[in-house]
This record gives sequence, C-alpha cells and structure tokens, in this order.
Amino acid sequence: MAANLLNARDMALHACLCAASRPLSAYDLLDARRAAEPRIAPTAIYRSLTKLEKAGLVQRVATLNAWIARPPKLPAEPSVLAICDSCGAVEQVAEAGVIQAVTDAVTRSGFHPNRPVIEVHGHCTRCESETDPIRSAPR
Amino acid sequence: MAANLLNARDMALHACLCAASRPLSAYDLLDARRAAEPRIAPTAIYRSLTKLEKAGLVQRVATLNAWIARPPKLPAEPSVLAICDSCGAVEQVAEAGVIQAVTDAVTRSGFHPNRPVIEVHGHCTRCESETDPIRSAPR
DNA sequence: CCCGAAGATGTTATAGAGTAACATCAAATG
DNA sequence: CATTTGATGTTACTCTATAACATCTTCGGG
Ligand SMILES: [Zn+2]
Ligand SMILES: [Zn+2]
Ligand SMILES: [Zn+2]
Ligand SMILES: [Zn+2]
Repeated sequence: MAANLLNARDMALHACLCAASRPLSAYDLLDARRAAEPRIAPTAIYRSLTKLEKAGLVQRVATLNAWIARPPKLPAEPSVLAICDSCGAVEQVAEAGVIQAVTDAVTRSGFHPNRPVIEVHGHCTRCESETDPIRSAPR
Repeated sequence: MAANLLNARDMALHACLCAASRPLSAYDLLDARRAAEPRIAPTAIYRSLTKLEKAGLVQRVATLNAWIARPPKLPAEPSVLAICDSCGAVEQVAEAGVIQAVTDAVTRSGFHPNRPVIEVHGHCTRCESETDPIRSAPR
C-alpha cells in the first residue's frame, strides 16, 4: 500500500491555489488543469483536494464553496478564516486560543467537538480604508 | 412600501423548520411546500428563506447547505452551531463571549468583521454515549 | 379615476458544486 | 503468472442556487 503520496497533479493543484490571491472553486481548478490534462473530470479534482486536505495542504472555505492553500507552517490544524467580501482575499488567522474557546463552549453544553469551522466575513484592512471614509447610509 | 412582512408561505416554511429535528435543505422545504402549492419553484423558497433570515427567524448552516429555525430568544444574532455528524441534530449554542472572542481575534490582525460563521462538527451527548463505549479500531 | 413607478411574485431556464457507479489500470504479493 | 487491492478514468447524474424576464399588486400624483 502506501500510495497516499502526492502525485504531479496534486502538486499542480496545490501550486494553483498557492499562486491565487483568492480562493478557487473546484471548477476553477478544473479549468486551470484542462490546459495540461484536457480530459480531466471533476471527480479527479475532488479526489486530489481530499488528499491535499488530509495532508493539511489545503483547506475548504465552507461559506464560499472554494479552496485555499494553507501556509507551510502549522500543517494540520484548521484556521480561523477572515474573508473580505470586497476583494475576496482570505486571511488565515492562527489563533489557537480562539479555536479552543469555541470547542470549550460547545463542550460545556455536552457536545463532543471534532471539526471546528470558523469563518468571518467582513472587509480587509485595505478595502475598509478605501470604502469607509465615505460612510454611506447613516440612517 | 413596507411589504417586508412575512406572508403565509414564509410562516409555513418557518413552521416546517421548527418542526424538524434536523436542518432541512431548500429542496426539502420545496418538496414539503408542494403539497400546498404544487407549482412553487426554488426561487420562491430562496426568497422566503432570505426574508426569514433577515428577520432572524432562520439561519443557514453553511457546512450542510441547509437551514434551521432559530429559537424565539435572541432573535437577530448568529449562533455557534454544534452539528452532530451521527444523528444530524444541530444545537444552537448561545455563547456571545465566544463570538466576541472570534471577532476580536480577526480584528487584532486588522480585519473588520461583519458576519461570523462558527460551526463545530462532532457528536452530540446521546450519540457519543451510544457509540463510544464500544471503542472500535484501537490500532 | 387613470397612470406610471416600484416592489413583490411567478416562471423558465441555467449555472455551479459535488458524488455515485462502474470500467480500467497499476502495483504488490505469493 | 494469477490474484487481489487500491488508484485513476469515465459517464452520468443529483443537489444547490441564481439569472433573467414576465406578470401582478400597491400606491401616490395628476
Ligand atoms: Zn479586501
Ligand atoms: Zn466595512
Ligand atoms: Zn447525535
Ligand atoms: Zn465521538
């Protein structure tokens, strides 16, 4: 056995996500991959993404139905995602304490947490400074 | 103007979600509603759900592509969701402090939070006590 | 009362995300 | 070599969500 290693396609998809400034959908990746593999199907993309996710190299963005590459540090654990609704950029906030606080909270009510998903929509620093000084609709 | 009030259909969909023990997809609701309105289309369901969401009466479960009714208390604010992957039940944990901790964390990195989505998958008390004493696959 | 504007709702069609099922291939094992 | 087992290819489909446009309703100004 032991064929859970990443192949050239997996690496290519990961490189795609690393190069992107925004999350990519599985079908974005499919289109990108078609240049090298014209007959590739969605199934193959999803199989690669599952493998990469298990390896801690990519993370799904549930509220966008899209995927991001994880930074080389902290390979396995999930991140808190800060998603800018203006420019689409996603920042991965490594706040282990916050994740712990969330799992503690649900544990307190008898729940047995396993996979936390924490995504915050809003605006990144750049977009906020561009749009907010104007302040539309005060009442 | 002022027709953002809930109509009979909205109320019926909300009642549907209230009666369910698990989240329902928009198409579950569509099927349920077909009994009363045979020609109703997905668009109408989504329009109702958007209205109900704005009213704080329902909440979307991003990681399930499904919807739940919110308890009558705390009508507007989002909840931390504890989602049992065995029985499908979703508990809404009213932990304002935890949500604050999450928004604080992203604010600390310069982000301007607007809509937090916090969903924790795992097992509820009942399912955990049913399955875990057996302890399968120790090695 | 008539008319137009603005919003709500109906209707059709389509886009987008994800998976089931099965065929085929490749490697390991003895 | 023959068998088995997992990976990959291929087809077709299900499920989720929205675009686009038609129609109807409501309401205020003339
Ligand atoms: Zn931005
Ligand atoms: Zn802002
Ligand atoms: Zn359960
Ligand atoms: Zn468990």
